[in-house]
Amino acid sequence: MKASELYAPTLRESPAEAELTSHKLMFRAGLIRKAAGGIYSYLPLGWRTMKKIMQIIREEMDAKGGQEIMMPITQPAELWRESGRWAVYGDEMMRMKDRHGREFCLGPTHEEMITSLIRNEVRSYKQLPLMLYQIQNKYRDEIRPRFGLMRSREFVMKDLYSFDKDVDGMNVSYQKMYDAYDRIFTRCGLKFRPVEADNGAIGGGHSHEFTVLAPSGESNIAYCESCDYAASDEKAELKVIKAAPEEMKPLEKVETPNAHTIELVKDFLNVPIEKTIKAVAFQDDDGRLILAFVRGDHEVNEIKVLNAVEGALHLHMAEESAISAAGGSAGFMSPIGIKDGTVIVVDSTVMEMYNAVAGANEPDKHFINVNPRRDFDESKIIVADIRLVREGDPCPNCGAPLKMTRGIEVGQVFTLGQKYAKALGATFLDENGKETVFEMGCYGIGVGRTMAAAIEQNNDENGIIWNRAIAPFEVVVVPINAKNNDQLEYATKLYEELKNAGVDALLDDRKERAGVKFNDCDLIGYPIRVTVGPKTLESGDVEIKIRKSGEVLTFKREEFLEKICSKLKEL
RNA sequence: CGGGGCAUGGCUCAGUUUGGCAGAGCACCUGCCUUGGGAGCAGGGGGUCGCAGGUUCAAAUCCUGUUGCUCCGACCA
Repeated sequence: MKASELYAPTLRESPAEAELTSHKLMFRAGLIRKAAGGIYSYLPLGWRTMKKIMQIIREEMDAKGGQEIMMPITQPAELWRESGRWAVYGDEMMRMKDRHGREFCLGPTHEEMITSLIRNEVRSYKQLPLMLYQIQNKYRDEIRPRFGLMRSREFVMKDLYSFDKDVDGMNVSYQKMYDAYDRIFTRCGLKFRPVEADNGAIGGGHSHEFTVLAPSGESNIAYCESCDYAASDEKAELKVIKAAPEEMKPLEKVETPNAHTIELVKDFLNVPIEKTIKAVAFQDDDGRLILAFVRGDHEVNEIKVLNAVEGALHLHMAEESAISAAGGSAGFMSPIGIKDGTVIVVDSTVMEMYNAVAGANEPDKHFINVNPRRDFDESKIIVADIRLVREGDPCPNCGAPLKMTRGIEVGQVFTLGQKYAKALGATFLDENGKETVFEMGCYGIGVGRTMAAAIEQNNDENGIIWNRAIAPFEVVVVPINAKNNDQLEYATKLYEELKNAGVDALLDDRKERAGVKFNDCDLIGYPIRVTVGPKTLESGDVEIKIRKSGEVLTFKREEFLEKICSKLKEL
């Protein structure tokens, strides 16, 4: 490919709306262009990288027995009604109607589609296990698309679905995918970590998110340096902290004027924050009031609360009116004396506190000497781990202090169990001729997000630094002055030798000044640049520059091919 | 959804307060010159100032409405 014919519009400046480094660089290097909020076109360079990532994914999926298929983007509403998700998915689903008024959506995911695809075809355990995957556009009407390809509304995703005859089989499939993901992201040159994740409303089974470590990432990860534990903050388990036992003093109600925050309460009563109990009020979609209690210095993990409460699908902050209707008072709540019918979730650590301070369910009053074991009616409360992890909390595995970091979730593997197969009536006959529901798993990778994450992790002030495996081109050959025929000829020769050796090379034959070309090369981030100028022409040597390290190397003409190829392997 | 901000040539923005010829830099085209890190000179093309109404002799500028984008918060791959 000649750069003079390549459509790669680079920019000196980036549009005002791009804030993330990767977004700016993708824009400036001519990888993508925006069509609408969260919707992008991929230009040749960007698409080349996308294709390379997809190829790596394909190879690893196929190696594990995956078979590629293609399913429709447009999906009929009936399918989603069958699984119950037409209503559940909410505003995030892009919906539309055809001319007859029939309802469709643009697929946000394909569990329903694939389950319906196989349910009438796969009839016997002999056809299992089965792993089918596709790489395709998906649609989610994000509340707030941002960061370019990181959080977009239309995005390319690989998703594989596994079908097994039993849980053991499903776990084998899960492990295969886990291993494949490990290989995929390693091959892409990413620094990542598989972290234990919450599998949300789907429940049961296990789930890991493959997270690229980057400070700009949107997810918080707790990890342990002494063992290999890593979990998203939503998931990270926490052990009960037992306070030193004390003699239980009598419960007492005291005046705490205007002390509606924990800070004010602890100062007013002059108690350590570890001896206070904090309340956070939620409501679910049915309007049920859900009160969550944690120790004053802890934060509530909303996901854990959601998982602890049976039947709740979403939580939002409670309305003031709902709190007073339950006999509570915002800022002064406790499980003691709240009306029945209120869902009360108490963090396990709270149950181990002695003589603590909690709200008295009336304005400007708190209880002191609250002893949850004695004062809470345990038949009416849910006790669970509902606190949010923070740096320094003990690792649930080995007890060492946990570290926190941020990451970009590029893939997720999880077991679905029978949820969708059951809802859609997908069954087969097992060895005993018994009708059995499939055990499923699903495994996604955000392709565009992976590209963005790679850039986010590998760049400098001059531009992108691609890993060789996913670079749009591996090597660029630059004649400094393309109007000089000797240089152009020499460069073309080197370029052709590289091509013939199977190297993905680009010839920058543009009639631009050297500075312009060099800056473009750095911005786009080709791993190796071969520079052809008067110096090399005279010496007959070949000069290369490594993008990542900036080092300039000179090779003898006859050994340059071999040297470049071995250099490439290191990149 | 709540709260801010923005919308002027391909990009970054000035001009709006106080109404009076639509501007700059970069990019683009032509020519000269130049070619080891975004050169220089000369000439040139391109904008119904987001859209729709209104006020006015006159609107990018003032008023009303509307759409899009964007940032912060509550949500998610």
